[in-house]
Amino acid sequence: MLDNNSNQAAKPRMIEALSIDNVVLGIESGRLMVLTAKYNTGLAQGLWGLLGGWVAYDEPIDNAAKRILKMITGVDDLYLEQFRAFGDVKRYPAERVVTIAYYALVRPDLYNVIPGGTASHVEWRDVRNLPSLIYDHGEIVKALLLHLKSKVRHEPIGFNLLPEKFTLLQLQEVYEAILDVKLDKPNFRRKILKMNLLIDCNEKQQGVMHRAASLYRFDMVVYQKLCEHGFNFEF
Amino acid sequence: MLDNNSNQAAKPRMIEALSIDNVVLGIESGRLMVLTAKYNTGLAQGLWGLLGGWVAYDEPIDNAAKRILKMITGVDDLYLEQFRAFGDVKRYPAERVVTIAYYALVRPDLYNVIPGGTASHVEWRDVRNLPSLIYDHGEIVKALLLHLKSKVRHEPIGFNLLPEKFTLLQLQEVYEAILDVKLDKPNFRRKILKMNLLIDCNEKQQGVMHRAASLYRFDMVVYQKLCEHGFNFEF
DNA sequence: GCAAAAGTGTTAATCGTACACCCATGG
DNA sequence: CCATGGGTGTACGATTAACACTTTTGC
Repeated sequence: MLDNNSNQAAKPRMIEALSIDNVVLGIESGRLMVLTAKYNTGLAQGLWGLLGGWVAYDEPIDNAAKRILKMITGVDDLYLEQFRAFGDVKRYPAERVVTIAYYALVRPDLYNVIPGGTASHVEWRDVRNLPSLIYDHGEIVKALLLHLKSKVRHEPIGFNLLPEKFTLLQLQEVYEAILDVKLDKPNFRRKILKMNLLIDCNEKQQGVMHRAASLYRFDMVVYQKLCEHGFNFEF
Repeated sequence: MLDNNSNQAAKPRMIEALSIDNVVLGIESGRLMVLTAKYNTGLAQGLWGLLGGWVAYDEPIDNAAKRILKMITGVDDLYLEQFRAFGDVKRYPAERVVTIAYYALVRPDLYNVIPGGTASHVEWRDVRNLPSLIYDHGEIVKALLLHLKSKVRHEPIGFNLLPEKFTLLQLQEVYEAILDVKLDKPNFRRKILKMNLLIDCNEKQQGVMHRAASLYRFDMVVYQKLCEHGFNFEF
């Protein structure tokens, strides 16, 4: 994915048959956005793609994904999960490279990413209107969106796309963005509140030009308990 | 995973940082079983593990999984899907190897597997009572079982574990084996029939010492249509 | 007749859905 | 007083869950 002939000292040994590609997702004014990077080195120089890099020889793959993400964006400590491996023979032009795709869900307060490492620029793009990306990265995004649609119905991952305190409408918009549907407001409110996954912060929204909404936060403790019994999360 | 110094002619080039491990699952008298192999070569010689092997340099990973499965068991043409990659640094003792786990669901008529390739024996084991397996294979099975529990609720993969024609009780037993719960028979019948995924074969079970049950088969066409709308499959 | 599984019926409680409607606030 | 979103009520059909019950068959 990236240049492997730079002149750094003590360059770590990389597994060059194996890369990581991170799909970083966020919500911006109700639209699901993906972070793309413009590479300044290697085969993809000057082109846009996902946030990728090689796995080091002595590094767990989960760590590799985190390291690459931090290197390119400066951002750390976010929801990061493996999606799956992509291993068509010709997906990478120069040689045989299998990549493991990860996805990250980003809260808006971490939106200000600073390009670094092998990326000269990073840019948020609307996932429903993506330009063409290097290699099979377009395919990876498409497959991930399908996966997310299903996953968001069974696990409350949507919360990772919001600030710690959020309104019910914001949460609804996250679900609408991921599922690409319109939901009924009263029914959404009731359903989500009945799950007991939200804690009322007893605070109101500030600086809006209409009635201020209540702020809620996600109750991780209740969630863990529900998980052990395998619960449902349908909309 | 396997010996890479055999004296075959024209040995293909392998990516030795990357292996495949197949978890082959079947139902036997209502219990979920997994196929294990005893290796006759390589690091794992004499030990039991999943059905693994290396990815060839010019081979898509899905094909590698299929090829390895066929080599070890002689069995072809079954439901085979990628699970996910496992990449801890020390999961494989001799060197750094990332493995991509696949899982196969096997119909009972394909149970008679013949050990081949790098396996001297293969044996079905109860997944709820597994002996210890090489490397991280025990962990892979455990993680997959959790994944399957969730997957079976949203996609009708259970059918892949049954012969083409099956009774409703057999189907129920598949769900009970995967979910590890007891289900109510009348309610299960109604629910599954209402989905319209079953075609009545207008045939009865043979040779049972009680009232013979109707045989059904899975309607792939209706299923495909439902998939496009993203449907539910809860129990 | 008995056992074992097939298959049907019934009920109460819950849930999903589609709305109509009122409330609070800033401009 | 209007626009905007916050928030509640309601009513109907569909779904679920629990359980009693009848049917068929081989022994």
